[in-house]
Amino acid sequence: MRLSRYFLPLLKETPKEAEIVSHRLMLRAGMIRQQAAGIYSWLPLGLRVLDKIEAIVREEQNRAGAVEILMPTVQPADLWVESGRYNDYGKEMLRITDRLDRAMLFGPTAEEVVTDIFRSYVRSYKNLPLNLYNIQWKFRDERRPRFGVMRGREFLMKDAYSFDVDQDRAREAYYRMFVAYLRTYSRLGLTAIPMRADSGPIGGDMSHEFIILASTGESQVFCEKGVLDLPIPPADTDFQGDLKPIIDEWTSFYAATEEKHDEAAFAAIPEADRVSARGIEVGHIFYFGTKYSEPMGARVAGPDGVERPVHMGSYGVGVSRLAGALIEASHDDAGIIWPDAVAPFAVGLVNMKPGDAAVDAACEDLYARLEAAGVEVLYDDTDARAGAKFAMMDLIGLPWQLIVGPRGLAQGEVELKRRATGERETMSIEAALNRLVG
RNA sequence: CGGGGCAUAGCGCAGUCUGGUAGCGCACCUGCUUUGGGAGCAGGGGGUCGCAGGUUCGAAUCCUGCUGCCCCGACCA
Repeated sequence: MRLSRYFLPLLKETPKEAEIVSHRLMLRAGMIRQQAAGIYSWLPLGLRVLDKIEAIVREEQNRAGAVEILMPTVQPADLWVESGRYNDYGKEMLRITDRLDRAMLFGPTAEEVVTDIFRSYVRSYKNLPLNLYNIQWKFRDERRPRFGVMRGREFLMKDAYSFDVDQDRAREAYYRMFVAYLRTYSRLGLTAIPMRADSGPIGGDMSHEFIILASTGESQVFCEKGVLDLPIPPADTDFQGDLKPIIDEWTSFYAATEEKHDEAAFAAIPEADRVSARGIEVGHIFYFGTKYSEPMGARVAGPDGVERPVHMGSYGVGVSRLAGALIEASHDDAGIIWPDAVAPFAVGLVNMKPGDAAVDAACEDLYARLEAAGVEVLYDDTDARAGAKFAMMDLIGLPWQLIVGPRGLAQGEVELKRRATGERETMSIEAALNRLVG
């Protein structure tokens, strides 16, 4: 993408409403535009990041055997009356009436809809296990939206729902999502720690929150050092096999949010192994049994021919929140530092002297060859000054900056800068290409 | 939902106390100079001062009501 033809509205000064660093940087880097409290438009750079996060979440859901569907944002209220949640949910639910005065709502979650889909088609244990997920916008009319996309009212969530014949099978489904989540956050470049959680109003007894460590996180978390170094299950993990040893290993360490913190248990850990840090919740998994299947009549026949309510679990990832959380976890005074996996572009190609025939030619050549090799490049072909270009590249945080100027080019050389470390290296054009394509 | 704060040009702000023809910086447009870490000079465009009432000869400024947004606390992907 040529910067001169892109839409990247950067802000030099921070809008006063933005208090935390991810919100400030997302606004300054032209990623989002606030439309109302907790409601945002995603601008090109932000959308690219959102799409990358979504793609990784999707790949790992698929790998774990979940099947993607897409449920509506607007749901009929009837289903919620059936489940018994219509009155319980309160003002957080955005209630809407259509032209015929039918009660509708903007979905804050989709247990009711997915249970309705399930009960309409599945009758036998032979069709289980089943895990249906979707990545869809949700709306929760929070009392207090804040922190930009970290707690918006409208947010993009991956929500998966598992269906099993009994609790033991449901536990296996839960384990599959547990492992999928470990892989997902790791691929995003984050250290996420599963912490035992309250199952809350949704009910059930198996529940973990996935918390990433970030110095600017919302809540205080406590864990045992060893959990940070546990190996992430590999891509070829057998999701049909026994995952219990992996879960046992991860849950053998102490890990708790402030609410669940047990000072005595924590004190029993050797002092050198205690970690007390800030954290951001980026995922939550639950097993809730027959909480919805029972009232909504989602039953399957077992091998004995007897129909029983299906056992369910739900598994959420805050996709849009992750965009903010990634920045909270990775930035410096100059701006964002994107992990390679979610960077909106891999390389920022900086033309130091547009109009100079040799520099233009070298940049065009590099741009074409990188694009041909499938490397995503943001080519700064504008005639802004050097300082402004560098500042912009640092702000938007692309992993690599490839700097081409007349000075180096005279020696046949370009400069490659790694955003995360600030290291700059001068090398030949071919060497730079090899580095970026390899 | 309780407590606090803010609303004046795209962004950041001054002006409000003490009423008198709306200003600064950045950004934007034109020209010249500059050109490896957010350039300089000169010229220019852009605002029903959040909305609605009221007081007054006159309201960004005073009064009343409303709306929007932010921050702190209890809840959440």
